Parts: sequence; structure tokens; C-alpha cells
Amino acid sequence: MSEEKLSKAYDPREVEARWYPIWEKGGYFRAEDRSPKPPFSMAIPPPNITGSLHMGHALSYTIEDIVTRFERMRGKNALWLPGTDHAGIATQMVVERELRKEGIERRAIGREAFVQKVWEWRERCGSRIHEQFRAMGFSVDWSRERFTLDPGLSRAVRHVFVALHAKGLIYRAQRLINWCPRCQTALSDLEVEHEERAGKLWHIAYAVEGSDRSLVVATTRPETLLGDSAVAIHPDDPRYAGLAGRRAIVPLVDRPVPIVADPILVSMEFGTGAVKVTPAHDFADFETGLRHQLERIVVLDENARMSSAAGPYAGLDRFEARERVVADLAAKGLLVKVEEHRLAVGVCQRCATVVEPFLSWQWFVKTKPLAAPAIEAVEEGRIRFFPESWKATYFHWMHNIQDWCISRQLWWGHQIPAWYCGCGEIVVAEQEPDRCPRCGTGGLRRDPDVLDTWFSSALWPFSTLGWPDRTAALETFYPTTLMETGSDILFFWVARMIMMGLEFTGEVPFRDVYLHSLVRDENGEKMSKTKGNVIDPLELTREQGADALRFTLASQSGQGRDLRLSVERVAGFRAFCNKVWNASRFSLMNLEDFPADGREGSAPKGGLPERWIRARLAQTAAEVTAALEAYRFPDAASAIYQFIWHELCDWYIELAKIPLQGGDPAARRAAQRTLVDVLDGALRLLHPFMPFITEEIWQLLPHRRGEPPSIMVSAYPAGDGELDEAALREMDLVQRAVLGIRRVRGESNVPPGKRIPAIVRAKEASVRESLRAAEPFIRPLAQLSELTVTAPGERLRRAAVALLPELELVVPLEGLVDFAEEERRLEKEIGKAEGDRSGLERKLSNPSFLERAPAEIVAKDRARVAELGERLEKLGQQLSLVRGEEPAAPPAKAPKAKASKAPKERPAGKASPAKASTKRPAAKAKPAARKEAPPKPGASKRPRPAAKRPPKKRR
RNA sequence: GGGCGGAUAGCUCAGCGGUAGAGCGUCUCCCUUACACGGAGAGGGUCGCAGGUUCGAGCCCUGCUCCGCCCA
Repeated sequence: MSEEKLSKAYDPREVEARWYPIWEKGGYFRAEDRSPKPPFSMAIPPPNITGSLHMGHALSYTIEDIVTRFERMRGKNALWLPGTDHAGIATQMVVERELRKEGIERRAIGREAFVQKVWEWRERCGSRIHEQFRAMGFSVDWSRERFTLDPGLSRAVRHVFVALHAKGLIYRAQRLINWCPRCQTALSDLEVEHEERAGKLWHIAYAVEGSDRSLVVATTRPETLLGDSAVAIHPDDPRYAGLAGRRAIVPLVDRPVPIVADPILVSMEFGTGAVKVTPAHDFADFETGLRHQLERIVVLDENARMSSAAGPYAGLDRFEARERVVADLAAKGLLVKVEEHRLAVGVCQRCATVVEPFLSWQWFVKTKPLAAPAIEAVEEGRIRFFPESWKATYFHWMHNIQDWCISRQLWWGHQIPAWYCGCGEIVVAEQEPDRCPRCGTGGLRRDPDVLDTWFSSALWPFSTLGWPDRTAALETFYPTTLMETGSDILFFWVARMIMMGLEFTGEVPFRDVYLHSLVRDENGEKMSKTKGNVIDPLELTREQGADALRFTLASQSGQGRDLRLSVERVAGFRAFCNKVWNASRFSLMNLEDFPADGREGSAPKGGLPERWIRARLAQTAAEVTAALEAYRFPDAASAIYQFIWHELCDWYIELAKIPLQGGDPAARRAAQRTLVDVLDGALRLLHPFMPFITEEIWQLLPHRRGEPPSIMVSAYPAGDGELDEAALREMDLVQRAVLGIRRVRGESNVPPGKRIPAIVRAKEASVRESLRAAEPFIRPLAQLSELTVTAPGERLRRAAVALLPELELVVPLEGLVDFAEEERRLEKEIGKAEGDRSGLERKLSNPSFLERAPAEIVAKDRARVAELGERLEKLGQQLSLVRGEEPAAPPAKAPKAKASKAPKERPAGKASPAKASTKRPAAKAKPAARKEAPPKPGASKRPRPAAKRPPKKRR
């Protein structure tokens, strides 16, 4: 145990800086390839090498660390495998931008040199990520760190590409793909975001060949008419009957094109019911083109400028061209109408440039055959989703999955393992072929493109474990236990891992998927650099401590809901750290004479508080474990918070002061032992959430022989075993008695420091027995000079009374206070009880309730009515006593009649009986001063007697 | 256009058929030798709106209104 005095306030900075290197050196983060322990494994969602950790990462990794630490403490061989992602487009863009600052252009230095620069960049970023993990306390197994471009992972990528190609599940085709003219690469459907924007709908007249009729088409992209190769109409549209099969003349270029009837493309309701068809520049038109064998006329190049096929418009940017085309059409009188129109435009996920459907040769994954088993795995429950609602989204996407364009016109990434020969042969192989297998010539040219980053990510759960080799790690840790990631990459990543995992390992890549949601700011706004509302987790950690931030994220991370983060909330949990710190400080201050072997052997039973707090710890442990097993992090966090603050601190520590400061050495020792045992247990429960402070304190506690060297490898409290029900029951009595007396004191304005006598009455002899035994605990907590326990009976004039189940508390007030307050309190209680009772009586007078409701419900309500009757009787008596009225005749009759009759007299009208009974002056013989606040209709359904009564001297 | 969430105390959220909860904030009192990053107490809710089912509805059903995501 440390001799140093702990500081009065907790300072996370110093503590949090200290422990990570010790854990790392101790090897506690490491998982074993072979171990008798059951495995737990999880691959980290790898952060991009370019970035630093943002709040989304902090949330994700906090959750993952909590699970990992929990499982590790439960005795699992726990692997949390770290790594980073090369993030093709993102990284290439960042490095290009940086190089440009130095005046270096990517194309000028060439591919090899550029890729070298990116690797250098990666070296610099890597250590930063390390630092951030350290600051947050994430317990990853650094010895297994991976990078998506590592040789091993690259080999896995090539292997998969070749295997899928051999199976016909990867193919090369000339297709329309999404093209970002700024990033100069193809994108997958998922990398295109749809934004609704204001646009226009231009109505343009196309002449019908050989007639004086014309067709008016409506389009949002007039510049593409230069590439039109048909006009489509609906076959059933009477407006255009007889036109199908004839030809229309594309304006400006005067090209005759067929008029085709196509019920798929054309909606009779939209626009004019006639549509221009541009197969090379629109996805729907491309399909139409296939159906009708239409020409594909490419009028835009890879820079989204008009190509030579656009004749006089060649070289113009697409938006300039639009203006020119519209102007020229107008000049020729062919522009019939222009309407305002909202349309969804696709923009590049990375740079927000409007993407262009672009005809080009690309590589694709045929996804349908891969999706089928992936759907099945989830249907059969071999993979579970948390929250489960994501299943529906997953199914919907998987059932409608499109082929995946995987080639990217970038330099940074896994270069496609395909080689082209002059003879037209394409060789797909893991290693570069020496010569063409068909014509035998050498010098094959490798495909310059790289693979979509998500292609390599899709292999992450097994490629990181050494696949395609059958490694021990793979055998032990695969399938992994959990995939925890953001719901925004369900399709990008999770779905693809499932497909690839099943295809190549024959097993699911993970059993559970936990999807967290977005971290927003305190106003519910998405955090973004442009809005300036980004909270940097590292900065917040420096201010408030990583423990506080982690606890905040865990306790706010409800399933299926976005999380709102505010600095104030983090500060609130920092206060919790301080509370934990001080509870520990108190404990340690009282353990100075605790012997080194004081925790050996079974603990002495101790008194009621000792038995109670141990039972509560066990219950809390069970609760926390159940919550963590179900990924209900907020529930787990709040159970621990509640236990530590409101039970250990508010009750047990206060109660322990009695034996600790009393003269009985055995009782003192029992309290010491309990304090240290329970604090130890609480710290262990808390450790996955707050690793630093718990380790710091745990190290200061006296331990049993043979305890592990760190709390992070100690055993998680089990919460099993037999529960001391009697202690829980008795302590409940004590707590209710203390709270009741405190309440009376508070409401009657008894000065807080003033020690007063009180009487507790109970009908049950056993309850009285328990209370008498607990008298030494109740007295100090309720600030009593004296506590008398009796059976119910005599009434006390001039006393405050609180009625609780099983208990009746009497606090004589003569000479102490303010009877007006007490009177008001009683009136309030009576009002409430009357309200409750009349509600119940109405229910019980309903024959169908009696007939149909389960017997136990009816019995419960009846019992409660009886209870309320008793309560009202006592309260009525008490009220007259406080008022100084002579207790009217035999108390058993008069007050009861008064209290119980009142509600029945009232017709079952709108007015709350409770309100009326306490507000109506006449009925209660109250002074006129009472009536200044007539009940407001609808103010509240609950009684609010005497809410704003001005203070006045009664009597 | 289709789908999925959400709407409960001032704020953030639990509760999901039988007496409305927590944390934070607010108010009152208190610097009592673990902690003022604290203690004790209090106030605060027609559970989005309208129908329906039920003996009984934040809770189930239908419709509607807002807000947010995803897909087309």
C-alpha cells in the first residue's frame, strides 16, 4: 500500500499518462495463438492512415475496448487486432494536396515516386495513431498490427482476385460506371451520394422525319442530346400512336434517330411522355440502348468536357455546354418550355463533384452468387445484428445488390493482377507471368488500375490472421466473435466481409455485428469541419480525462439512436471519477492498520450494512454482466454508476463510519474488510469503462496473495452465489426509515444539523425487531437524538407523520417548527392518497374489470385501496392533531368518514376529486384565505394542493 | 416514390399491456474530519395528434403531423 497521501481531487492527467506503457510491457494486451482459454476475437475497423482519430473512432474503439477488457477479465483469450487501411482515394488525394504545396505534381514525378511518397506519409501518420490509442487506453494487441497493403494482406487480395476470376465472379467489361471527373476514377454505386438539388426541366421539340409533326421531350440534361441515339415513347400512349418505328431528328446536330416504344424507360405521367435516349451518358438509357440495339455516342470525355463527337461544342465543360445548347435551341425556336424541377444528382463521396455516367472498361465483381449465402447466414442466425433492426436494411440491399465495380484509376492501392498481351490475351495471375500463355511473347503490360479499397477491407477478418495460410491464429480466432463498426458502412464493409468470408473460408467472418450510430454535437448536428462543431477526442481527453470521455460515450451509446455529445456531460462523468477517487481515499485512510494478510480467508460476516453492500455488489455484477453480454452499454454503465455513487458512497461508506469509528475492534475489522472487498469489486466492474483510474486505485488496495499484477487481468466479478435476501430486506427498511425522516425534516424545515427524536412504528413484530437492531444505523443517518420503535398506537399531538409501507414515522415537532408547513405537507399527502384511491375505486366498481382482469391484479388493487384507506385515516387524524384541533371523538370513525366519503360524493365529473377536496374551502372548513387559487382546468391531473399559498401564520 | 428509425420531465434518454423512471440541469437548505468535481431535500410529465382494440394503452392496431437516415 502506498504511503503517500492521495490528493483531495482526482487529476486524470498524471494517472492516465502512467499506465499504458506498463500494461504494454506487461504483455497484457497480447492474445495467445494457442491457449486453453476460450477465445474472444475482434478485428478493429481500421482507421485510414491519413487521418487522426475523430469522435466516431473514439466511440467505436471505446465500445470495442470495453468488450475486449470485459472478455479478457472473464478469462477469455481475448484478441483485439489493430491495423490501418490504405484508403485509396482519400489517401491519394491528401498526399497529392500536400505535394502540391511543395510544387510537386503527381503526374510529373510518376507512379513509382508518388507511391514512395505515400509510404513516407504513412510512416509519419502511423505513430500518431499509436499515440492516440495510448491516450484513450485501447487494449489492442500491437504485436499483430496489420496494414491493408502489407505483403501478407496483398497476397490475400491477389489470391481472392484470381480465384474469383477463375470462377467467373470477376470479369472485365465495357460499361457505364460512375466517374468522378475530378478524382479521375471510376466509383462504385456506394461511393456516389445522392443530393437533391434545384434544377430545370427543358422541353425540347424534335422533328419527326418526313412529317410536320414534332415530338416534345423533357430532359434535365439538354447538353447530352448531342449524344442521343433514339427518342422513346410509351407504347400505350395515345398521344404518340403510330410514331414508333419512324425517326426523329435530333436538333442542332440534325441526326435522324429511331423512335422506339419502351414501357420500361418511359413513364406516361412524367414530363411530356417522350424521352430522349442517350445510351452513353445515362444508366437507364444504357439499358434502353441494350434493349433496342442503339448506338452509344460518347460526347463527354474523362474531364467531363464535350468530346469531338459533340461537333461545334467540343472542348466545352459540361455545364457551359448546357447553357450553349439551351441558348441555341431557344434561338431556333425548339425550346418549348422550361420548368423548375428538383432532381437527385449523384456526387462523389470524396470531393462532392457531380459524377458522370461514363462508358469505359472496368473490372466488376458478380455479386449475386456471393450475396445468396450471405443472406442465408443472417437469416439462419449464424450472424446476429445489434440492433436487430439493421437486418432489414441488410436484406433489402443484399436482395437488390448490383455488380460491384472494383477498378479504380488510381496509383495508391492494390494493383490489379491482370496482364495484357498485344495478341489480346488477358492473364490474371497471382504472380507476374513471364510470357503470354497464348502467343508466347514476353513483356506483358500490367493493368495500371488498382482495386477499390473496400475489396481488401472485405478480407480483413481473415487476411489479418494470416489467411490464405492455415495459421494457428486463424484456427484459434476465426470466425471472430464480434464486428463492431458504424452503421454507415454496413454495405461498404460489413456486407462485403460476410460475402467474402463465406466464399473463401466457408464460415461467417464474425458471429455478432454491433452497429453504433453517429456522434452528433449537443444540438444534434452532425459534426463537420465546415460547421466548426467538431470536438476533438484527444483534446477533450486532455481536459476531462480519457476515463470520463469513455464513460460518457458508453453511457450515451444507446442502440439505434444517434448520440449527442456535450462537454458538460463529460465533465459530469469526470465528477464521477472524482467521486470514485474520494471513496477510495476514504477507504485507504481507514485501512492504515489493516494487516497485509487481512484479505486472506473468508470475510467476517459483519453487520447489516456489510451484508447488504456485498449482496448489492453481487446483484450489480450480475446486472452489468447481463448488460454487457447483450451489448447494452448504457445499462451497464448506469448500473455501475448507481452502485458506486448511490449505494457504496451514499449509504455504505456513511454506515461504515460507525464501526470504523466505534470501539469494537471486530466490527471495525469487518468493516475494513468489506470496504476493501467491495471497492475492489466495484473497481473491477468499472475497469472496462474507466481503465486508468481503476488501475491506479486498485494498485493501492491490499490484495490477497497470488493476485494478478494488474486489474486488467484480474477476474471480473461474477455476481453468482447465494444472495443475502434478508440483508436486502432489512436494509430496505433502514433506508426507507432514514429517507422518510429526512423528508419530514426537510419539508418541515427542521435545521439540518439539529438532532431530534423520532419514533418508528410498525405493525409487524419482526419489522420492529429489525428496526431495533438497526437503530445504531438509522440514528446517525437521520440525525436523530433518539429513536423509539413501537407498535402503532397512540397519537401524538404536534408531530409530523410519514406513512410508508410497513412503517409509520413520527417526528415530534413541538418547539421545532413551522406547523403550517407540516399541515401543508399532510394536505398534500391526503390529496394524493384520495386521488389514488378514487381512481382505484372507479376501476374496482367496473364489473368487467372484476370479471376479466387477472385475479392477482384485482387483489392487488383491492389491497391497495385498503391500504390507502388506512393511510387516509391516519393522515386525517394527524392533520387535526397538527392543527391543534381536538381529535374528534373516537379517531377510528370521524376522520375516516371524512376522508373516504369525500370522493364518493362527487359525480364522476371532470374535476379531480383530490384537487377539489383540498381546494374547496367550504368543504373543509378552511379559512377564506385559501381560495385565491382556483383550480385551473387541465393544469394537471395530479393533485397540486396549496401550490403557491403565501406563507402565513396559522392559528 | 419506397423503406427504416425517432417524437416520454427544461436537456439527454430508459421503460414497451396493469400505481410514469434515471442522469444532467432547476429550486431550497448545508463548507457535517472521503469528496462543494460534495451532502440532504424539493419541484417538474393531457408519454407528438386523432381514432381503434382491451376490463385496462407511452406500451398493441390504423391514420395523420413533424424530425432524421437509407435506397431509388
